[in-house]
Amino acid sequence: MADLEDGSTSPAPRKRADARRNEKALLDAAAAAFVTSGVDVPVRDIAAKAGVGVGTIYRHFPTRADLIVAVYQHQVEACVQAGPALLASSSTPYAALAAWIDLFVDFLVTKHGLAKAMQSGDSAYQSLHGSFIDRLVPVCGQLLEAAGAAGEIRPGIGGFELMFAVGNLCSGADYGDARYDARRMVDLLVAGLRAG
Amino acid sequence: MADLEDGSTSPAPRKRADARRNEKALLDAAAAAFVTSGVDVPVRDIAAKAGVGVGTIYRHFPTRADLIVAVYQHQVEACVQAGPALLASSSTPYAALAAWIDLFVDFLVTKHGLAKAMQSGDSAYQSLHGSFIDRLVPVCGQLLEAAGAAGEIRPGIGGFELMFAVGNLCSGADYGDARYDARRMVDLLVAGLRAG
DNA sequence: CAACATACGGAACGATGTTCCGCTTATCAA
DNA sequence: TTGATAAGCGGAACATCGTTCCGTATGTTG
Repeated sequence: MADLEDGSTSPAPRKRADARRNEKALLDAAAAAFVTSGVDVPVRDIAAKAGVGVGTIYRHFPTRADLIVAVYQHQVEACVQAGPALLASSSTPYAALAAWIDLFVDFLVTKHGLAKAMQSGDSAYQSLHGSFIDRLVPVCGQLLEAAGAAGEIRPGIGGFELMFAVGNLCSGADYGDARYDARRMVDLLVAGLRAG
Repeated sequence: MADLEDGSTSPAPRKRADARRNEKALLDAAAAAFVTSGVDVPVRDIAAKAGVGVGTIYRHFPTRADLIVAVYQHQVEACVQAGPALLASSSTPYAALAAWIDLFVDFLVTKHGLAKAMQSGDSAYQSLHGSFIDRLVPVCGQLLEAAGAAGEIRPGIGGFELMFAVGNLCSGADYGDARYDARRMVDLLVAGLRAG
């Protein structure tokens, strides 16, 4: 919420230049490391890649979740905004819901281990829920509600559990077992949503 | 396959008495520890509870998966045998499939962390696949095939991916979030299986 | 009972997360 | 420009956990 650099009401104490530089370096290094080694990449590796000490990571991003949130912030935001857009442009609310879930699956399957982290329930990933889940759930809920109002789906399914389920289905998709296609299983789930 | 104590063809060298005693103690301790702390309980804790050294665990159960397999062997076997039984006693193959999946969910949700381990893909859990997955997949496949032959479900879904998906849906059920009911999501998935 | 192989215990090692503190350096007022 | 101050930094140090290894203890057998 706060922490934006507008010096409106708060004292807005600008951070030191090297601190900002390191934060940026950390973000870049983490983004690269996440791609190559997944979001569970050892802290030391990220620190080394960024050319800083491990202490510096913990100062800027107290938990791993904080770092993940910072790295993927923009993509989550894009997903959030795609919700209403799809609802407006699709032929039916159910179609919009299906398309949006597809977008979410796109996001998840390209970030190795992210889905797992999101469902882990580990208290260390609290801020992940705060910034990702809690942000996306309302969007999903809105799509769900619209489809429900149109009589296209069975009632009683909430945004949280649908997102959670989709996340779970994508959790095991990282291990390259050709017999498992996360997207197809998500399709099955979404098909099951239909009233009939 | 082998390792049964019939001295038929193999030399059948009986194990030392203390070795058998320790194996039993380990199994009991692990079963108890799995219930209270999940299947990820530290090796040292199990060793301590069984009153043995850590080396003894690794001698009897080289990987954690071996221990898990040994502890849950019977329950998996019961699940395997329930497949044909349900197929014979249910009104339709689809009903049998749904009931069997329900049984499988029962098994998973009561073993904290087991579902996660099963989907982890970690090579350390190789023997879990060998003894659990590979055992259950054919049963699931048989039910799937029967329902398919009866025209009750859409084609193209394999036993492995259905089981894997169900396992995934149950993976995140351990964290007591009241908003997520794994069984309901599995129901949704199974409903999505219907041809329409 | 003695000799031997089996099995045991737990110290030791490596990987990883996390904390802590002495040192460095950016910032700013004089 | 320069000196004081505090924000920020690096990485050693500690804790946890999985895994290995080997000297020792003990069941088994002749």
